[in-house]
Amino acid sequence: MSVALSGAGQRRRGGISEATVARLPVYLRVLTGFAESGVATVSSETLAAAAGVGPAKLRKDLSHLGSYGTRGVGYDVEFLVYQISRALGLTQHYSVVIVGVGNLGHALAGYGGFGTRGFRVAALVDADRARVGEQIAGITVRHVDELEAIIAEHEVSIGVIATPAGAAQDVCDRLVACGVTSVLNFAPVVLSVPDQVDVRKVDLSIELQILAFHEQRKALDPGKERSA
Amino acid sequence: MSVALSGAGQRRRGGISEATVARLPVYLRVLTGFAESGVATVSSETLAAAAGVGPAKLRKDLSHLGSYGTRGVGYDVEFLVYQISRALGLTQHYSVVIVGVGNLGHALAGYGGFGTRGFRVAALVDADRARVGEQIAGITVRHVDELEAIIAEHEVSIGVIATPAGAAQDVCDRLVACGVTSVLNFAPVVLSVPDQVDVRKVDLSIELQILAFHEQRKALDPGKERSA
DNA sequence: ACCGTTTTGTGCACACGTTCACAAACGCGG
DNA sequence: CCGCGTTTGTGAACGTGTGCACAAAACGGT
Ligand SMILES: NC(=O)c1ccc[n+]([C@@H]2O[C@H](COP(=O)([O-])OP(=O)(O)OC[C@H]3O[C@@H](n4cnc5c(N)ncnc54)[C@H](O)[C@@H]3O)[C@@H](O)[C@H]2O)c1
Ligand SMILES: NC(=O)c1ccc[n+]([C@@H]2O[C@H](COP(=O)([O-])OP(=O)(O)OC[C@H]3O[C@@H](n4cnc5c(N)ncnc54)[C@H](O)[C@@H]3O)[C@@H](O)[C@H]2O)c1
Repeated sequence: MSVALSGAGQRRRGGISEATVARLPVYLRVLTGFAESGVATVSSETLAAAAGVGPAKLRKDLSHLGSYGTRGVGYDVEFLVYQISRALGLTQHYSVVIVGVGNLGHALAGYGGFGTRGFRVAALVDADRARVGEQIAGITVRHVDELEAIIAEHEVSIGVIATPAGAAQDVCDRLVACGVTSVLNFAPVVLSVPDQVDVRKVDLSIELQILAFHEQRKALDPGKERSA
Repeated sequence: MSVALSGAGQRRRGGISEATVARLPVYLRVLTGFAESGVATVSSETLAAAAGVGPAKLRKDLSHLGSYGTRGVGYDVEFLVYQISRALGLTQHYSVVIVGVGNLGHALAGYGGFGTRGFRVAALVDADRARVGEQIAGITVRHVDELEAIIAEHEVSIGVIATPAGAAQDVCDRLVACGVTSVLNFAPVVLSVPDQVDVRKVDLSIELQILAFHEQRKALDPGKERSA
């Protein structure tokens, strides 16, 4: 082992690179699948193939959170699930509030994938009073005026914005003012927030445009292709 | 200009880096907003601020698609909109098929943001015969058995997968077999495709887990924070 | 107890992306 | 026509991420 010498590799405790953090959830999902199939150990090669990355990258990623895994054998599936969960902070539970219960917010509220990993939809809020009171997946829609009270009551730490673009920055400001430090934004706008707040965006339109670019490139140069 | 000398920077024509391509749609959206407000020219500083990036990065990104922009003045908004559109391949039109019209697929079908940028939802398909025939945003849901015929008929080049995870790889294989070379996947699985096919994934669960990681990090180390 | 096989963990080199800093270009006013 | 402030485009330094290749470690069979 020999942790505290030289200092090469990662910086300090918790110094996992952003690229690695983005892949850990993929490993976690694949590992959970293996665990449910009764697989006890996996090699980096098998796990990497299932996760769609190279074996070396996978090993380096995992090495950043400790030296689990046994040489000549592989990784213990259950143990690795636990370690990745811990590294990602999934041993704690997070309350989520979804703001904007339109087409998208409705789908999100009904999505089962939330609860499976320690995320609990604490509340749904909307500005449209016609929607207030509606029950979705067992949760009652409340009015956005109550946002501040709801956040305090449920200790919400993550806000999901599914309002029209015009309302997104306003909603975001209010979330931040209430102490929310993580925001997942579905509205097609660039949110501005204080440094300490993390924003991640999901933008369907951008994804399509990126695909369009490659589509065009493939059409123009129909010969030299190797990497995807 | 002097294009063909040395070879430093990008490789060949159309050699725009992946990171740049991912940002171009953001610039495009911001520029469109400026254009609608009647702004004629923007400086890199203004545009960068609105897009949430640094001015230098923005200029380098734009320089990859030509030397538009006038020193001492800035960029002509309308011209830049056209150039970015062209670089992304948005001067052509793309037909999209959405496979899986459940909660999420329903929201996607009703989403207005598709048509605004040259993407047309050519068809909705689902495996559930109870849903077939339903009208969503003027489009009739058809059965997935007709997928091959629909793709050929509409010259679909982009497939959107919004089925449960278990069906995603099957659907993807069928899309690819029909000649679809771009896939946008919402199901939480790693799709395997031939090299020439591009897959982009949108995974809500992963986004939340990344936020959870940073949330945890902020809770543990409540002092040294600078970048967001 | 030892050897051969398997697989991890990582040093190293390289490619890619970001940021800084500045010279070259442009418009304008005098 | 010239000089001055402004803003682009880009070379160069830096940081981050990726992939190779291999030594160290564990296991099992003899
Ligand atoms: N529907 C999709 O598939 C899709 C896909 C990608 C992105 N988006 C984006 O997601 C956002 C929502 O899309 P949608 O289709 O659900 O729109 P929608 O119009 O169906 O729903 C928006 C909801 O937000 C509510 N709302 C408006 N202002 C509000 C406020 N200040 N506070 C709280 N709630 C407010 C409205 O009452 C409405 O119920 C949009 O920004 C859209 O661009 C949607
Ligand atoms: N709902 C969300 O907010 C959300 C968020 C993130 C990710 N997702 C993912 O998106 C996918 C869809 O989610 P959903 O909530 O809409 O699920 P859903 O169960 O509501 O809808 C799935 C639809 O796909 C159809 N389907 C099943 N097999 C099919 C096949 N072989 N061919 C064509 N259609 C088929 C079903 O009939 C159903 O209508 C899931 O993989 C889910 O994990 C959903």
